[in-house]
Amino acid sequence: MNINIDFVNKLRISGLRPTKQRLKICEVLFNTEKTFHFTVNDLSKIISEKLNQKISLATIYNTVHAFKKKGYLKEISMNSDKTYFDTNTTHHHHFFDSSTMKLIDLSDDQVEKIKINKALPGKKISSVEILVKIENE
Amino acid sequence: MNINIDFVNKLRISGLRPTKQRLKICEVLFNTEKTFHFTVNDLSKIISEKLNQKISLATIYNTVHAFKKKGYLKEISMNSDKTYFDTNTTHHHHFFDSSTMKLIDLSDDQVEKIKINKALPGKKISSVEILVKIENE
DNA sequence: TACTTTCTTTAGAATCATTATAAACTATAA
DNA sequence: TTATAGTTTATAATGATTCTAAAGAAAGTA
Ligand SMILES: [Mn+2]
Ligand SMILES: [Mn+2]
Ligand SMILES: [Zn+2]
Ligand SMILES: [Zn+2]
Repeated sequence: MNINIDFVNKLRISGLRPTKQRLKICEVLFNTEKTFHFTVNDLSKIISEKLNQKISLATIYNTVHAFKKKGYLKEISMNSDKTYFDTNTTHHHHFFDSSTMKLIDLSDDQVEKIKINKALPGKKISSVEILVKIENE
Repeated sequence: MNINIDFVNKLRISGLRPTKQRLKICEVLFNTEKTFHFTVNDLSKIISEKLNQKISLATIYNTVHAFKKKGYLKEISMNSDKTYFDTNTTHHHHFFDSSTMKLIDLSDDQVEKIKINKALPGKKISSVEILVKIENE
């Protein structure tokens, strides 16, 4: 199949060998219509329970971190004990639903330009992210 | 001293017994001109190293969480392995300096009104916080 | 193809922050 | 003073993440 060739290329270009573990993880993460948010535990469960495959947890961690380093994943800034990753690597913001513990994208153009009236000498801004916490009405 | 009486009252009002451990922690956290950010580890070190006092780590955790619950501390939404607390409990935003791993307040009035053009049915917003990551120029 | 090198995966151990346990201690009220 | 509920503490347990080191697989070379 073609999908796989794409992933093989993607990995090769990144200097990562296209192992079957990495290809499987690519399929789960990137062979979808929509982007999504996940924890390492989520990903591990999808692989073992839904796909009945066995990839060691160490490899899942290694791969997720490698993909993050290459810019194929983003780690999301929030607290709630859990660490979330995002397959949407464009600049965007988030809702965090405290009721469901789920993240929801808030695209950059759904937020009016953020203007910050405070400068810190010798420092430059590397990112500006909004976290909107929501709960049931 | 008067300071202590204030803290005794503060604790009593909150339904927390004014133990010497809690009073000591109050002094460290609230008997300062400026508000500040800290980790449990920071607080623990201030108590043991600067003040040469011995309060068990469990008590420090218990107290910090009790104070948070009472609204005397805020836990800050960010990732960076560390969990930060804030003695500034007013609504405000943060800079996070990746070079120093320190948080810097960004007051609400230093940010122009954030307008979000996305509503989620059945949900209400409980907070909106901005995290501005900065680094050396 | 055969051989070599480098990278990758893996099980299991180690780490580290945080939380739980349960016994000793202490503030408070009767 | 005594009883009660709340608090502190040492210590163990937990759970997410990282480390280790050996076995396995991909890539490069001839
Ligand atoms: Mn990480
Ligand atoms: Mn906490
Ligand atoms: Zn997202
Ligand atoms: Zn702050």
